[in-house]
Amino acid sequence: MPDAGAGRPSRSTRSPRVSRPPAQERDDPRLGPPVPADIDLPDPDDPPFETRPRHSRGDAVPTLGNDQLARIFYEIGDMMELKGELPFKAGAYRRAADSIAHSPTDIVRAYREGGPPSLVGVGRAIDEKLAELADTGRMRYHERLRREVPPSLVSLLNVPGLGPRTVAELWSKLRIENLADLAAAARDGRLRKIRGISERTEQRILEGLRELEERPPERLRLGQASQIAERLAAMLDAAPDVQRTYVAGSLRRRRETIGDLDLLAESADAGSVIERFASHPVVERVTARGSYRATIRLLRGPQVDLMVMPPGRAGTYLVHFTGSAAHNVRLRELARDRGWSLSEHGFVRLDDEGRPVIVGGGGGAEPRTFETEAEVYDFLGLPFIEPELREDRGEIEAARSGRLPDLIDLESIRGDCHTHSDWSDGHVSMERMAETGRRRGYSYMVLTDHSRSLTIARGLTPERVEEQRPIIAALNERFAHEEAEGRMPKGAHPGGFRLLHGCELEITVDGRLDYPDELLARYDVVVASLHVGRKQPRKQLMERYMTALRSPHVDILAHPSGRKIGIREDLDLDWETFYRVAAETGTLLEINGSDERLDLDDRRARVARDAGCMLTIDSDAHYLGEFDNMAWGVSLARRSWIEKRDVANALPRDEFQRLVAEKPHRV
DNA sequence: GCCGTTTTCGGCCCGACTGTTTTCAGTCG
Repeated sequence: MPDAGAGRPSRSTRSPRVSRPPAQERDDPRLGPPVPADIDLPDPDDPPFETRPRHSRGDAVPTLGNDQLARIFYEIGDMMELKGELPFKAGAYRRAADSIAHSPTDIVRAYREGGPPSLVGVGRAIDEKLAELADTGRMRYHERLRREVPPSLVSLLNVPGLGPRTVAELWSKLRIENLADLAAAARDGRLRKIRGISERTEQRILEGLRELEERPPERLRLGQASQIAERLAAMLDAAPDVQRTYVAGSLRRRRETIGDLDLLAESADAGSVIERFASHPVVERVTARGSYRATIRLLRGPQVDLMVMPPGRAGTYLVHFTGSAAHNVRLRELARDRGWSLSEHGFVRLDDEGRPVIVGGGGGAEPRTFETEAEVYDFLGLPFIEPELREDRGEIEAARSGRLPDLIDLESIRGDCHTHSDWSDGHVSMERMAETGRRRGYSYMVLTDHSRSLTIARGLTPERVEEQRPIIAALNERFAHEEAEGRMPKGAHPGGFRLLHGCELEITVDGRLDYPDELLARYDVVVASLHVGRKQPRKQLMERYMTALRSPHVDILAHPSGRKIGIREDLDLDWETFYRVAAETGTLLEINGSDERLDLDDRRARVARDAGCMLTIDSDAHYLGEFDNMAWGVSLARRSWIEKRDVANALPRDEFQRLVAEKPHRV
């Protein structure tokens, strides 16, 4: 490439633009804040590392999970930026961290076994650092950085409005190392000594600190986020000058938790839409406000970004505000390869020097716009990519090579395999539960009240289980009768509906199944799960799960990780073994659609499927409203690249029952 | 630091908004 040329705007003189997602925006919310106070790092004064051959690793070397590895690399990215290193280097560490966080393989284990996975964004330098972490549980480079840059400095990046440049400045000029220092300096009026910080900015920093303390960034569950977004969208839609409102962002991608909401409104009068939005009584604070976009904070609610777009050109806007940052970067690179610059406003033609081609005398480049997203992807030479896939986890490559998955959808679900009635801890009678499932168009539903030992959920004694049978039989008789007479309720499946008798079988603390085999054998479907003794060591937990997986009577293993989002951590399991045995025995693994569980999560569901497991997607409904959980479960499955053929309850009733009946022959 | 149907060097995505500034840097999404 020849000299860049005099007239060309040199890229190197432009301000560095490396995205630094705040911790709560990073792809895995469980990664937590960037200050890993809880990472068990050795004292820097420790004796130098021993280097031992890979195979001789003992238990003394801590085993780091992918999440912990990723946290280390995110922190390196932050620290490098604070040190003022080349922005692209910091970006490279973050990209590697993203790759690590989403890798389906246990990276440390793979390194120790001598077969490190090939990860996008991991080249020689980072590969060596991963090897060192796998071998020794430590990384000298990271430890050196932590000596050079106080780790607490990273926490300052969480203060709204403070970025790496300012934080570095505060550190070098005022020796501010942590939030307490910052607060003290702001109160004393010392911050305004820094160039670019006025008294007003100082006040804003104090406000930011107060807010951080009083209301730490909280992520919403899907159900909560969805409700708020729909209400706001309806409010916007009600205005005559708004043609249509779209919900975009991570909610449209159906991430498991949502940080802020992104709304798009189609209107020819952006000014008045923004004006109404920003002055609405539900708005606590307007963070930013322009001629056609605004960022506000809702009263007791999340941050909301609204963008108003001209009618008839939603395509690039929707693409821009739906894809993850990484997905969008890939699309813009693709566009650039084809001689176009892509932004939310559309495509702008680039000349040979990479400058936008100015068309007409207006002085601006008129972008090429599209009405739909499909046209945008088509313009880039790609088939339509479903929102749930837009995370840069291989979907671009799959799209280019025509290997995008044919994702499962809600309409394909034929039955719900995990529901509760008021016989145990549900709140609705068996009849109403069944009737609701029937009217939703299912052809079957499994009633799975809890087993006896789970007394907190009013688990059923074998006697109570027997009492359920005639009630279920009578219901099915009525359904059959009505079907024969053609008296089906609105929405019912034309092939008829049956309530199947199941249970949610507790795997007890001492590793037994909660009912005797003779009783289990009489159920249509047995769903096993574990609610107690969650803190047991991995070996014991695995033994309990193995008992269930190898039982000829257990058909489905429910919410395998046992997590509750933001409340309870995952069980400590050997997942590889778990998937292998589930696949061998033909035990179905559940994607639990409750938005506080979403378990298996999107990474695990994909790995499980790839390991040969068949899945179910269930609502775990305890109330009528919770039948809607099925939609969350399905979107999780879609994020996991799951297809219809991977999902047992997308099978017609007879095939599903045949599949379940095969289990005893496989163990 | 990574990466390559513009390969081993020279690039690396795009724009809005804010604040303090007289033309732009920093932050954010």
